[in-house]
Order: sequence, then C-alpha cells, then structure tokens
Amino acid sequence: MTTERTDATALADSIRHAGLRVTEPRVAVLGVLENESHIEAERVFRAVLPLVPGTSVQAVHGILAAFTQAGLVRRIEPAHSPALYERRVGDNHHHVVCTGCGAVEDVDCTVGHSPCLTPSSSGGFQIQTAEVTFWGLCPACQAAVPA
Amino acid sequence: MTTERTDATALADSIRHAGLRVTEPRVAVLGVLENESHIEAERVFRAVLPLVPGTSVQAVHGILAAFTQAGLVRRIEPAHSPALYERRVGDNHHHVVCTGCGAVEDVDCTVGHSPCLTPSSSGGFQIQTAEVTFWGLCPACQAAVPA
DNA sequence: GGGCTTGTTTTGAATAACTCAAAATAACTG
DNA sequence: CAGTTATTTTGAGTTATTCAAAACAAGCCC
Ligand SMILES: [Mn+2]
Ligand SMILES: [Mn+2]
Ligand SMILES: [Zn+2]
Ligand SMILES: [Zn+2]
Repeated sequence: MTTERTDATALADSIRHAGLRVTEPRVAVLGVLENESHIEAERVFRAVLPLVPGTSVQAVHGILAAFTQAGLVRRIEPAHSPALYERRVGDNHHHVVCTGCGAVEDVDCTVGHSPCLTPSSSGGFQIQTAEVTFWGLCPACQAAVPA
Repeated sequence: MTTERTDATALADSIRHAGLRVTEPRVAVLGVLENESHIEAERVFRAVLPLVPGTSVQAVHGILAAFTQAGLVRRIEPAHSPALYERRVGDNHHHVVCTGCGAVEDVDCTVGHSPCLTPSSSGGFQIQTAEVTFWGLCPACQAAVPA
C-alpha cells in the first residue's frame, strides 16, 4: 500500500543516482514524466504546480534541462512544437507525429533494418546518431478527415 | 551576357508559376535561396536588404512562408536552430547537422535502402513522410577536437 | 495606359518558449 | 548542527516568429 504511481523514494533515488540533489520540485517533475510521455515544459509545470505550490516555470525548465543533461530524460524537438520531454531514455527510439493534431507516439527502431541510417554520402561528417521522425495521421485524425 | 547567377526572369517565372505575384522582395529572396542552402530567415533578410532597401524582416518571413506553402522552397527545423529554408524541393532528402557548429548538409536518401523508413509498429498512424536527421561532427569540427 | 481589385508589404505591436542573473533558500557533507 | 554549494524564486530579457491595420502595388480589364 506504499506505492502510488511510482514510489517517491524510487524517484528520489533516480535523481540522486544521476548526481543531482533531491528536491520537491524535482521529484514532482520526474513523477509527472513517469505518467505522461512526450510532454512539454508548460504542461509539466501545470501538473507540478498543485503538487508543489510555488514552483516556477523557470524552475521546471531548469529541472528538465538538468535531467536531460544527466540522461534522466530525453528531449525531442519536433517541427512546429515546443520541446517535448520523455522518461524513455537510453534506447534511441524514434517518433511518429500526427500532422493533424500533433500527437506523438514512440516507434521502435527496427533493429536489423538500420542500414539506411548510414547515409550514402555523409560529406565527411562523423555520424553519431540518426533521428527519424515519421509524419502522418493518427487514428483519430484519419477518422475526422474521411476523404 | 544576360545571366547573373540565376536570371531574374527565371526567378520571376518560378514565382508566377507557383501562383504568386512577382514582387521585388520575392525575387530577391528566391535569388538568395538559389545561392545559399539551409539558410535562416534572418540571414535571408540581411542578404536581401541591400538588394531591395526597405524590405522588412516580417516581409521575409511572410515570403518564406508563402514560398514554403507553394512548394517553392522547403523549410526544415533542426533542434537547437531556427527554421532553415532551402530551394531543393520535391525529393525528400535528408540532413546531417554538425553537433559542434550547426553546419547542415544534404544527405541523399539511399533509394532501395528505405525499408527502415517503414516503422515496425506505427501505432495505427497513416504514415506520409519520414524525416531523417543525422547528428555528427563536420570535418572542420573533427579537426578542432583532436581527442 | 489608367482604373480596379486583391494580394503584398510596411509599420507597429504582441507572442511563445525559453534563457539569464541576483538574491533567497534549502540539500548534502562532516 | 554549521558550512558549503546547489537549487529555486523573482524579475527581467531574448530570439524567432506571428498578428493586424493601413499603405501600396501587381496583374487584369477595357
Ligand atoms: Mn519517445
Ligand atoms: Mn537540404
Ligand atoms: Zn491526430
Ligand atoms: Zn561543425
């Protein structure tokens, strides 16, 4: 009976193990990210505010930046959208974005099918990562636009 | 002896054929884009200003938006960068971005190697396009950071 | 070529999403 | 518990872009 969504202690540990001090706003931010994926700073802020009154938007930005730097969360920046943060980290998975409503979903990188991620002519660049973004219509938006 | 970089008449025709009125600032913007790829609005503005004095930044943004909508230019939005515009359009090619200096280069989509661009589980999304961004170090930045 | 209609540009202001900095505050260390 | 240093608050500033009203000008018609 001591487990809400994710034990606050577990969250605190993750933060500590990342080399960061454990604070109320940080625990709250990480908690929000455990429950919701691909969420923007503003929405994180609105979710955290009631949990830790007095939290500022700047703090949330700072926390998300610190988490990102520490590798606790991942930041993506799809076109036409503010930055989105997610807890799923370490695998470099990809994303589908709905051109209708902006909904974002994870797309697993099909291992074994990655040859196309080695560019034919990389112009002398030393490639580190490949980021794939698929654009299309989510089920809901497909239904909304019949034709 | 009537051809500078790209004949102004040719530029005007492209604009007209896209269904847009031909104006001085538009011809100038398109001319700049013919000469320089992956260029941001601000730099387009600074290149256009001496050619068409009195041009406003807002106009440049408007022109680039109109061109993009008309399919005359392509707009990309790599993370950590303002939007970039390029004339190369129609093929959906990809990009390498230097994590050191932000330099951008085209990467041809290796035709025949695109199976990975069909996501394994698209979560019901109806995929329209796949956008690939490679991140790495450009030759210059590789030289600058020996280790 | 001279109006007319409508699309464009200018001018002026506003916005979204962050970032910066100084002072106040609170975590961890010993 | 005190001290050191990281973090947050408070307040302001920035960048890239968008909105809107009024002035202007392209392309069409005669
Ligand atoms: Mn994801
Ligand atoms: Mn390109
Ligand atoms: Zn949708
Ligand atoms: Zn570079």
